[in-house]
Amino acid sequence: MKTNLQTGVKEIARRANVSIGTVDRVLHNRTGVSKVTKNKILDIMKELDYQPNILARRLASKKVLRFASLIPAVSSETKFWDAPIKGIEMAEAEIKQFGIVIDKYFYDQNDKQSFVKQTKNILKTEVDGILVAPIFIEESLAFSKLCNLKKIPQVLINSDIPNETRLSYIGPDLFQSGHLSAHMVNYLIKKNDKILIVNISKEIDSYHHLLRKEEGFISYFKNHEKKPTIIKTDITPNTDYKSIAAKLTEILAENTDVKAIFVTNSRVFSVAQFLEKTGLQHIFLVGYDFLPESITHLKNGVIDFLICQKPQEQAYKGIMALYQNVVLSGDVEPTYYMPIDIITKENYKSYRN
Amino acid sequence: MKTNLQTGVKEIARRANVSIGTVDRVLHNRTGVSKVTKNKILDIMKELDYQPNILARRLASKKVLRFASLIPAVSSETKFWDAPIKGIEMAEAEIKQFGIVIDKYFYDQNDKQSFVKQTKNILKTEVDGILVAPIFIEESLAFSKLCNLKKIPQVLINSDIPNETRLSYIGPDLFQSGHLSAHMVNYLIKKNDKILIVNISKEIDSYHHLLRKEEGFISYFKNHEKKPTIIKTDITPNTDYKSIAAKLTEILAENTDVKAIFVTNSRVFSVAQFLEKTGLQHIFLVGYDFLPESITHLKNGVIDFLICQKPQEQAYKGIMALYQNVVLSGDVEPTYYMPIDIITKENYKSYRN
DNA sequence: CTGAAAGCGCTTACAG
DNA sequence: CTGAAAGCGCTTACAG
Repeated sequence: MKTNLQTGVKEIARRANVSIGTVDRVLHNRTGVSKVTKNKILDIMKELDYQPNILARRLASKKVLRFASLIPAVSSETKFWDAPIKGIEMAEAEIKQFGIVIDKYFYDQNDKQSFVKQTKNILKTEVDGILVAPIFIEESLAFSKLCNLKKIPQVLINSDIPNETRLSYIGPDLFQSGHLSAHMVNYLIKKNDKILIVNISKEIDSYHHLLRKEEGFISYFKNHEKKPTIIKTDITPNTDYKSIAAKLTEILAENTDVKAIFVTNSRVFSVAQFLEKTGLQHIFLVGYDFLPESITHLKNGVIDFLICQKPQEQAYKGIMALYQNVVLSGDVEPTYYMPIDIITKENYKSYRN
Repeated sequence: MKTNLQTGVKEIARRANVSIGTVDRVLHNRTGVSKVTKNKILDIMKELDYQPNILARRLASKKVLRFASLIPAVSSETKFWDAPIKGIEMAEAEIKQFGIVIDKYFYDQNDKQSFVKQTKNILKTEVDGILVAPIFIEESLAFSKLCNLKKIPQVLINSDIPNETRLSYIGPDLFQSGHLSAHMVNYLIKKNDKILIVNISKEIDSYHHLLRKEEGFISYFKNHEKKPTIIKTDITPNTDYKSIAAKLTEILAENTDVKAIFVTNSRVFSVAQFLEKTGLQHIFLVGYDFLPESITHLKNGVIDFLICQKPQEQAYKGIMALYQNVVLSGDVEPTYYMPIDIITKENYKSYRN
């Protein structure tokens, strides 16, 4: 702490024979300093390996920094987005003493327009960094471009957008997570068994997300010794329990020999509900996310494995990445794949989202 | 940030009709303030819900805070303790701007006396918080008592000490992790299969640690439908490859029908090495920790599952818990069980220690 | 028992 | 283009 005894702005000012005000100007790359003075100061800073004292900076600065978060609202359909909110709030509690405020925006994940509307609302405000879960590719890309023009750093969570100049992506490697799911299913099935893949989603847009997992899953069994038969069904756009039950009834009637089901998202709890009600618990079931409804079915054995990637931590890390970049001017990993966690009956108790 | 405009020491002083120096005295519970004044100030602080500004406090304070860490040194035997060091360093980088310094002490995990010696060295210094991995129960308890007398908060990682007045334990629930291991082995074996448990340790003292996992493992198969036969072997005190190979050769000659081996610590890589050399890769193998040697064997299929509990994060969280308690005067969970991670061929790439 | 002043390392007007 | 001063919310001697 008191290491910068001889290395603060004061010392730089002394050596450069200028006032600390001038040092501050070059420190923040402001105008109104002669080339000569500027270079002299820059040289001294380099020589001293000057590291600004963040405490002093934030204490002295009047300016509060504003981050915005934009994620889907928690819906009756799934409480998945509860976890990211918690992560954001945790990060906020930690960095608010640095004068950072986080404005939380939400959109309806079944309504593109609500997303667009919120991006506009955000850009109306003064904002120094944005955390976003980009469900809609096109719209997210457009938003991202606007942010880049305004030089606002963005961190993406949950799913990535290709070809993006975002500051960082923090979330799953979707393909790899499908691969792992297949690996777990592999422990459950025998040779030549039949596997059913189930995609459940209202919006066709969130599909690429699920399809990527599906690809990973299928690729695992390419040329695999167990040679399972893999069939799939898409349940869309109606995703209430009734619609799901109807579709599953139909497909399982045609395929009475299905031994395992892989659900590509958190709606695995609906499938579990169905299997339980219809007495089909013997079918192995693997799906996603740590939701209470799913845990119940993990406990009673209807669900065998849940794959989860700490949504709370994704959001927490996302905000902290912004903090790292904006406040500390530090480097941030452009892509941070979250570990792919396997949750079973035996370890769910100590799982931390 | 600028929320405490009307809520700082200044405002308290104004309301109480005293100087800020006096406010500071009661804030830090120092002597030299009359009961009456003290209570008046206390009341006002409560009324204002006063939250000290940590930035200002650390900036103004001359005192640097010292934390000490005491963990086993990395040995040629296992590089396990590399990860905690990294965690400590990460935390250090994050909090050094708050004027915190971490002194790192190491001991030989095969030598009690080296542990005792280091605890003495630590207590010779001015220290405001201690992180310790307590391998030796007795000695750790004694150390802990001394710390309590000196009112130095201690955080334990890796393994807990029963009946302890530590600030917090951050690490595995050993029994539960043994349970999960059994659960994973269960996916690999058939009815009536034979399972071998292997404990490898030089020091009998680190045994309680391994035995707890063993208990969890065995308890899983109590009254289990698969009714496996479980045998065990302890390899101690010599734990070089030769001794391990000799012992395994012996026991596998007597038990040619062993279908799965559970190794209770990171030495699983030695067992893997043995199985590979002797062409016994078909025996399923489950063990602990994310070491490079083990990952190699995970990749080539000799090891089926590794159980790991983020040693780096344990240490990181341990330091941050001290920071939370000492710097921010915040609450800390007395027991924080780390999630029990399952590592396979398919997800090791994204695993974060 | 209490107060007034200096200072931590910065930023922010304001003056020239 | 540059400097001098005030201030952020605390802590730390020092004086009384």
